[in-house]
Amino acid sequence: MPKDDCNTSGDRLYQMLATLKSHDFRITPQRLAVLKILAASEDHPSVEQIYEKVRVEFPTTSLATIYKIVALLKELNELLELGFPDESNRYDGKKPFPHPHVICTKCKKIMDPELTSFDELKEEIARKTGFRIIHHRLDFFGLCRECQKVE
Amino acid sequence: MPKDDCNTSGDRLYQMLATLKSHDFRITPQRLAVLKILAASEDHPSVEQIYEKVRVEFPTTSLATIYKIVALLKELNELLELGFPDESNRYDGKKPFPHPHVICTKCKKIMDPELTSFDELKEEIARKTGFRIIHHRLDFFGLCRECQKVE
DNA sequence: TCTTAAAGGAGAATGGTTCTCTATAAAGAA
DNA sequence: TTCTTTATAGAGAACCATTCTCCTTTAAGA
Ligand SMILES: [Mn+2]
Ligand SMILES: [Mn+2]
Ligand SMILES: [Zn+2]
Ligand SMILES: [Zn+2]
Repeated sequence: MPKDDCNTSGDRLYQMLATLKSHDFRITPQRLAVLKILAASEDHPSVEQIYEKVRVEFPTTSLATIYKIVALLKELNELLELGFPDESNRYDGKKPFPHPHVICTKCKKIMDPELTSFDELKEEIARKTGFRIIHHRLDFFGLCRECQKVE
Repeated sequence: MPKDDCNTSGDRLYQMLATLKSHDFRITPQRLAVLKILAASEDHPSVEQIYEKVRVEFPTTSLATIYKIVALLKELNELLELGFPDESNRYDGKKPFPHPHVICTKCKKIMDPELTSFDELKEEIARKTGFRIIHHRLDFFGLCRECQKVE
């Protein structure tokens, strides 16, 4: 199975928990809540959005705690961060490795497109620049189907 | 001539001046200095770097002025902005349209690679997602040749 | 020159993120 | 189950690249 196939959210939750445990990090209610949200999110939520969802179950949770958990998961390579200079960062807990994104500039939706012709591009880059490529970032900005309808 | 061929810095300076004039923006010494720097820059300078260069000739220049000029050129599509969430934005005045970049994570050098297999990728995206793609951002992060040598 | 609105200079404000410090509680030991 | 240790949570201050505000200066046409 290719690694970018959509796993069930249960698989991802289990994987993230296993990684935390194997590094002797404690499983706190706040961490578990964030993990569940990330493992189940079809969109690419922001820290603020994760925060609001966690507060439904744990109203006293601090925003700093969410930031800390997100930083930890990022460090453990269990979370992909999409940083944006003008707005909040967005996170992908289902596919924690670099992959292309399609971003609607109007409704801010972020999707994972299926692409076949990307691998040869990566090879061409390494060959022509002499760089040792560590990771990449590929974003297409535009209007999603829904936002094209509204004038 | 394809639009991404490297023009001389004189061509770019003339083009940027023409755009400013055609929109009735005034040609001030500060604007001219920034334009010259952008038209001549082989790297992708930050606002701070542009600021330092301008201050050699005009020591009283304000940082806010550089930000304003950069914003204006961006608005006129004469400057490409590469925003980064953790560090300063970088600018390309020679190729003011979206194009791939190769970024050294150690020395922060940013280069323009030559790529042939990128056009089919763009077509595949539009076809498969239904998005109307307006622009894109493609960055490869890694170590440049020089930074690979140092351990 | 003269006029006037655009542009520059200086510093405050912004806001997402990070840091700091104290209180709390997870997890292993007894 | 209770105890102990120390990682983690909570709260708010600090950070800092960028933007904004307000006043002064000046480019450019008359
Ligand atoms: Mn994704
Ligand atoms: Mn470039
Ligand atoms: Zn949309
Ligand atoms: Zn380098």
